[in-house]
Amino acid sequence: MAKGEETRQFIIEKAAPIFNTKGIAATSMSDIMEATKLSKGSMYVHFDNKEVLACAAVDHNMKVLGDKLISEVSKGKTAKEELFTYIDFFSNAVNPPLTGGCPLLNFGTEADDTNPIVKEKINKGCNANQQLLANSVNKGIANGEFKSNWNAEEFAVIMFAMMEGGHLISRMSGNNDKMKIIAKTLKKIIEENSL
Amino acid sequence: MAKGEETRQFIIEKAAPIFNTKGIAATSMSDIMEATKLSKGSMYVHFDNKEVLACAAVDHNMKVLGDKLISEVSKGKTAKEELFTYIDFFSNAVNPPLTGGCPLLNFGTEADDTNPIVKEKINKGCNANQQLLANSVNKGIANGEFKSNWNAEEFAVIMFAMMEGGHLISRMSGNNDKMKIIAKTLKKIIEENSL
DNA sequence: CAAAAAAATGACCGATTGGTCATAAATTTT
DNA sequence: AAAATTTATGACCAATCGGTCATTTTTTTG
Repeated sequence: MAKGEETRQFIIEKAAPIFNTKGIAATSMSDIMEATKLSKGSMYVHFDNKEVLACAAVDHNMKVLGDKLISEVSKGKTAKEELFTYIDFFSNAVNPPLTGGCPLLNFGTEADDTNPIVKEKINKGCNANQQLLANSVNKGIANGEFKSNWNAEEFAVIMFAMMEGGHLISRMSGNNDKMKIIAKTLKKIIEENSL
Repeated sequence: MAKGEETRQFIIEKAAPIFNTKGIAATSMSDIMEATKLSKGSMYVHFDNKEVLACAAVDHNMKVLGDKLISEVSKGKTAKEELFTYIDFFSNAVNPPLTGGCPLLNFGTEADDTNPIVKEKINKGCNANQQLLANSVNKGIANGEFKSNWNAEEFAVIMFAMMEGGHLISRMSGNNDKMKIIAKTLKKIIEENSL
């Protein structure tokens, strides 16, 4: 079943950025048909309904972004480099690494009170991000880079929150000025906890 | 024109929480008709189209929340109390002061790449919040509560970002655990800058 | 290279969308 | 109280929505 899975992936890849920019509710199957140049019937061969396609698109957006992120972060030789890379990776909210901006923010706020399945996907995504950050901090503590009394989990929470909040601010204003302040502040905190 | 303006306000009040929970795209005029028990024609007497109603609802949500917030914050006798009240006001994201959660987050992420008018409204709202916080800090600096070298504008950015990010995290997880960490961290920062 | 299975097509479906408008009811104005 | 104006009604509209399905085309299997 090579062909089938191939077009299924093709549809997801074309649909993902549309869902991430327009939102699930505002994206129509016709939008996906236009983007893929496929017929309506063909879409429904691979997806039972719009909701299933939307979920696949949410997953895809998170995976693409997550893979990119981890690929960058893992280049860091030190824990400090890892954290700095995370910050830099998301520092350009006006031209974000993923078309449409942060999927956690986009789908999270939409799913919120209406779509528990997507909501839980985003919740997992938030936790994964925080875990990634906490791991870097703990790694740095273990190898003597960071102060041993630094609370990794708490820092992960505030850093993730600040980045997401900064993302919102910068996308609304259309410039990265405020995001730069956030990046600077976070890097300062990291420095202060370095040995 | 008493009657006309009365029902116009009535429609906005009923529509506002629906738009804030479901989003603009996912809210239909039928939803508003059901909530107001008014006929379709009547809606269009007071609003040219759905977009105008949605904008009015966005404005209303921001105003209601802003008024509540300022009402609470202004009770504070000291600058520190003002900042603490701001934190407490938004600390329960699971049961937020406004039905549907933070309108800046909700409408901001939806409007983002699709609705420049709403986007600018939200941008103004973000700036107003940061200004409110910066004013409290500057007030505290002026009256000797806070260290004079504390950067009010920068703190306002990171505090606002953290609160919004925390709001997202808590709403996704369904509990306020992470928000409590954020509240605690912010209060600690404020304490550290107190004299 | 057939036969079987899977994938692609596009016309078609009922439901719902945002929006209009003639008419009627209610309110203001005179 | 009569006239003029505003507000409310609900049937109606074209367009679009998500989704189905018989048919054809393509791919896979034997």
